[in-house]
Amino acid sequence: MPEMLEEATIQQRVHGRLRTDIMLGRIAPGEPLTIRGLAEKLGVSAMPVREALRRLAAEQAIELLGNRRVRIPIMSVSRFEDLLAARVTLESEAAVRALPHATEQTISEMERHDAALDAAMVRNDYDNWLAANFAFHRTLYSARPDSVFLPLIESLWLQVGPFLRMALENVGPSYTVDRHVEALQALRERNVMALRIAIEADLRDGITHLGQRLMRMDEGLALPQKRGGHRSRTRDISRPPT
Amino acid sequence: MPEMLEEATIQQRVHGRLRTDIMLGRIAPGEPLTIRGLAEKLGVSAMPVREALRRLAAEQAIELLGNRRVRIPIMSVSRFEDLLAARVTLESEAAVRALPHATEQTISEMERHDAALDAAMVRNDYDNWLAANFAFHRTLYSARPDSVFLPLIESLWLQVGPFLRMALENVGPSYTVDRHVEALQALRERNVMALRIAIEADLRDGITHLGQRLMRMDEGLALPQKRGGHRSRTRDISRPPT
DNA sequence: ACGCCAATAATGTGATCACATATTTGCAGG
DNA sequence: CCTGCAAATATGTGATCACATTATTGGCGT
Repeated sequence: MPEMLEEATIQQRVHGRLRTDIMLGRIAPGEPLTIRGLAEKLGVSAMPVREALRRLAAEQAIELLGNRRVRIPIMSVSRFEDLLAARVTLESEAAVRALPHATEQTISEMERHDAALDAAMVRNDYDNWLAANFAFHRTLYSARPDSVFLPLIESLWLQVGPFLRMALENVGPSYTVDRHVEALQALRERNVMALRIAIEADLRDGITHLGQRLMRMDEGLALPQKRGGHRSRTRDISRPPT
Repeated sequence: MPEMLEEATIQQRVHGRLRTDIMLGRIAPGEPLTIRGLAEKLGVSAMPVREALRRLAAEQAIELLGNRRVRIPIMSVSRFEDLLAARVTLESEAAVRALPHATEQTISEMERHDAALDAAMVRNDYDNWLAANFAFHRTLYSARPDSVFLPLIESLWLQVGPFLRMALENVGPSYTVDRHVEALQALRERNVMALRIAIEADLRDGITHLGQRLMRMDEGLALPQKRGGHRSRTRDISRPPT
């Protein structure tokens, strides 16, 4: 299940590519994105990029400032708390509603993702760690067909993705207990309350400390905006190595 | 607060226009929407319509079938239940989180919307009834700044809008107790639990019977798909009067 | 008359161009 | 060496065109 290549339309490919890039935090917050720049980088025309960006904006993944810039939204503490609250609210409900539809196949697929997650963790491979984590949750929520929850949840993932990546890179994952095995156990036992608790704990565990530790980082939680004196022609330092 | 005209870009105007049309159910489910058709109807070029449609698709307001058609999604019973559950989950939480930020001005504005709602109800003016109802809720949730809940909630409104309209036109509003006054009362008393209960009751009250009564309507809950023999050149009966 | 099949029309996608405007650069003045 | 202003560049928006694909129409064979 690599990148699910060979999509129908170019715009879908571009959108999918940018979408996973954002969700996995491969694009740093504040990094300037331009239509023509992305078009050249991806080797396509400007038109598909245009529509992909607009679609991503509708998904709250990017923010198109009125002036002439489009960027990944800046994370603030209050926004972070809102996102966490929305995730807990939405995902625990989605999990509970998906429980009756979870088959053995669902559970085994979740176990595979959990194994991939653990494997990525020991390698400090944040890219695959995040991907496996999202896949784990998505597999559960997708068990219920015709889900209206999933698009909303993925919108939240798009918003926390860049932040999670920065958090992982700066403080590293700090899991003590594995909530995923608790969730899997609850699934097997068809225990609604235990599942809800496990999902909520999973979301809060991996994030709360990160949030608290990150509150002490610079306010912006984004790349330097290159403001100040217009004498920044020395070099476009996209990101200081440390 | 009419249509908030005079937006900056054409695409924003088109998007806003179609968005309210859908949310208020002015566009019947299943009605075929084409880029060029809408462009001509709105007196604009095809480009803004294209982007507006793609944006609406990202908001789950419309569904672009792979073939060559774009339509308002068909409502099914399970989808309806999911939408209601998502609304209850998300909106009650958003209400509680907005409560500390609700000022006197917030409450008075909500009262104005509630009055407009009542006025529209006696006139059987479903258009303004729905608009006032959404405005009532939006005013509350917007009290908390930087809300990540509101876009998700509005996405749900876009999905239930067409259905609510059909429901209202077919069975009429069936409110017995006014949950809005209960919500306002809870707001004034800063009673978190009472507010949550009032919001949840408000959502369920106005909808559940409608849903049950509508389950007996034709499965599709949409316009006839004009399928069957290709000999439909007689007339395009957009909607039988009864 | 009905159903299948080719011909025609319509639609979405992508590309390129023009234009208004914001941003960046270049240069002078303090 | 820094600051402010004008030229130059870059960018988003919108429009138009070409093309592949799909839906619709008209006619033919049973």
